[in-house]
Amino acid sequence: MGQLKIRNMEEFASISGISRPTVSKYFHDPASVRSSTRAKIEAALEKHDYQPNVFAMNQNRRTTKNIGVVVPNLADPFFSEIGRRVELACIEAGYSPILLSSHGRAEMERDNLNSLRSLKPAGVLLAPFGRMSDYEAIRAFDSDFPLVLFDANIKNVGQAFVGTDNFQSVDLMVEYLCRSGEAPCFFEMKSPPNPNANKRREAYIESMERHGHVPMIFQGEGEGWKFEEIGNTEGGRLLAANAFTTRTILCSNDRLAIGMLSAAYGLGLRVGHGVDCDLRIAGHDDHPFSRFTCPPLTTIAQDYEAIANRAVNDLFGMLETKAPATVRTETTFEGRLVMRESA
Amino acid sequence: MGQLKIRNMEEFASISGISRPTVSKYFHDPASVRSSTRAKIEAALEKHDYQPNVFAMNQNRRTTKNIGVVVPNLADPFFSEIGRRVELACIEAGYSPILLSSHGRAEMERDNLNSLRSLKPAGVLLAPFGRMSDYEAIRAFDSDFPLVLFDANIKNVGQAFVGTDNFQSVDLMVEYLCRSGEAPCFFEMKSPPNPNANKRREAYIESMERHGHVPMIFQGEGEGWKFEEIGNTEGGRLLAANAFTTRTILCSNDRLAIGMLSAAYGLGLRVGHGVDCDLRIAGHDDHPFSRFTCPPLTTIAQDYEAIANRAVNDLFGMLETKAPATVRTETTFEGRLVMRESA
DNA sequence: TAAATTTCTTTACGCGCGATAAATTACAAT
DNA sequence: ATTGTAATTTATCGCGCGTAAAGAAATTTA
Repeated sequence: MGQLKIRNMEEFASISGISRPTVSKYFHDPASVRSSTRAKIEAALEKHDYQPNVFAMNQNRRTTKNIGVVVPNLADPFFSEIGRRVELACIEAGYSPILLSSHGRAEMERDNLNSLRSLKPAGVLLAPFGRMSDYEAIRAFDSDFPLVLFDANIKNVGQAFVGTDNFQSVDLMVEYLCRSGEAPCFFEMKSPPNPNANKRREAYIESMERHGHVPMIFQGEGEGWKFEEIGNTEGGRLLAANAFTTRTILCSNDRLAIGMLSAAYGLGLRVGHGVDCDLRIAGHDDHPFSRFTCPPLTTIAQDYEAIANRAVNDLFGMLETKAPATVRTETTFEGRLVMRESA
Repeated sequence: MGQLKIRNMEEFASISGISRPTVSKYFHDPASVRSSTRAKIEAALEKHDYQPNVFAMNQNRRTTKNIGVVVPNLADPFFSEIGRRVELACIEAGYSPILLSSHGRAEMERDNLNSLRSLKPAGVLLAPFGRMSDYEAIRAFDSDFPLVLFDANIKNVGQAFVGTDNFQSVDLMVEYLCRSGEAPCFFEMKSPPNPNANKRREAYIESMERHGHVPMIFQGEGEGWKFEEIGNTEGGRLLAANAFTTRTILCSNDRLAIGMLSAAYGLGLRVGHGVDCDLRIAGHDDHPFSRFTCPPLTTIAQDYEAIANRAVNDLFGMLETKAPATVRTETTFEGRLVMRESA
């Protein structure tokens, strides 16, 4: 490590025997200097652990190495997981990710974007809040910075969108449920905060009709992100009142299903596909806990890794070509059916 | 908002009719300028949305407004929740929190501290990794920056520690379990990553002996943070083998309990305190999902809010007095018994 | 080996703001 | 009105690095 402390790039440059502007160039892009000088710099770097002052660096840089990552709610394991992967992918690529959660509050999404502005990010990966988002703020941000959306799409916003193909995934589940038993009814929130919920409802309707069944939709009251609670109270209410028209229930997402499973347990209903069971419940997302529900939840696994990697690649692709991407791309990955005991 | 764009503080100062150094002072601390000039500045601020360049600001500041918040694993709802509260408390106090997760990897904890170094944080709130932490790195960091630990303690490191009193909380649970039925045995990981696990084991032993019972400890194999899985496979193995010496099991944390509840369900065992039940299972932490397990989990609620607020206050207290805190304080809050159906 | 090309060094300037000292002004208390 | 203090202005410097231009050096090509 270092024997003497290095105060600035000037000092470090003279120690390594290279001029400061060249060293500066090296830190901006190591590949942009001759290999022999790169070796010298890196040799000096080994001995005197110096790293340039981030604030001074970013002050005059046209483009920083900062990447903003904004998710609606880190408390939701889906976003914490995908946020994690995105973060690691950024580090891997030599960027500095800044992970921001909007804590389930739309106004904080706007605040987060504003905070990011002052950090002059090279680009931003945004999982938009959905219905409650401040679209104007997001559009304005889109026109100022390279922006890639993931998880939830907004028409014509961002240079790219990456997510899961809800029509494919929901169809996969509906098909499985029909094939293995009764056609499912659909349970969701009346006013879901996340736009994917709308996609999934449409997908359910489409899929049911294609399979020759009549779609049946049940909606629970409640606002916000307390899915488990809504699944528990509203879903439980419907179960107790025997209101569902079938004994197979497809929930809009796993968290609703988890709440409903708990309600079913409380009502003494046996959930599962066995002959002795009272009803089947399925979810969507392969929430980390869905393996440990009672019974384990049959669901659709989203390809977290593929989504995260693709979103990062889409962003970095346009960063490196410097071209503002003439065409907006939309990439969706297929969901995978995860069969467990609940359906 | 703004009609013309303001490039720098100089421009903004002349628009607001105040000199630049005074404006600078205002941004450093609004209360440090006369109310009449503060009014002028804020009036101008309303009309011309200007905000100082963060990079230029932090370059020469002795102390920035950055607060590092490092947690071992954001995927764990406990840390995502407490991280959220800490974050909000920092914003409230006019600081810029930077939330970093070590993603369950000890080496990343060290990396995170290193990243923070270059951001010259005014202070850092650290929930240390525990056993695997790089103690040297943390100590070195401690001597360079104001540091407050939370959740997990390290002897003589940091200016303060804030957490839950495991001895009180575990005793509360043991007392309840003994009072309401059979004395509990204790289930935990053989080599737990988190130091609180050790505290809880000790607390269990102490409490059992005080109540005149013989402590019985069962340990599951497995490394890392996959608590549910370990609770499920290892706990399930012990349940299937009828290895537990009592029918009341206190798990070291909720996530182990959640896994074990799933295993019990799979084995057809009825969990709960009813007369028709086969065993009782209790946890610790009041994990957000413990309300929705089957049956809902009896557990200990940690006072997230109090811990987060106290940690933030302890840190800001020493920041504002500028004194490096002559005495190191340790604050623990009491856990609260949350009685549900599982025990 | 000379010429063409790339890479590096030198020099110089600017970024936006923090910090400070000295001079000036505003305000509150006599 | 006088005094004393606190706040503000003016002026100037420095932070650490980005960036640009011009010439020198190293490397590649002819």
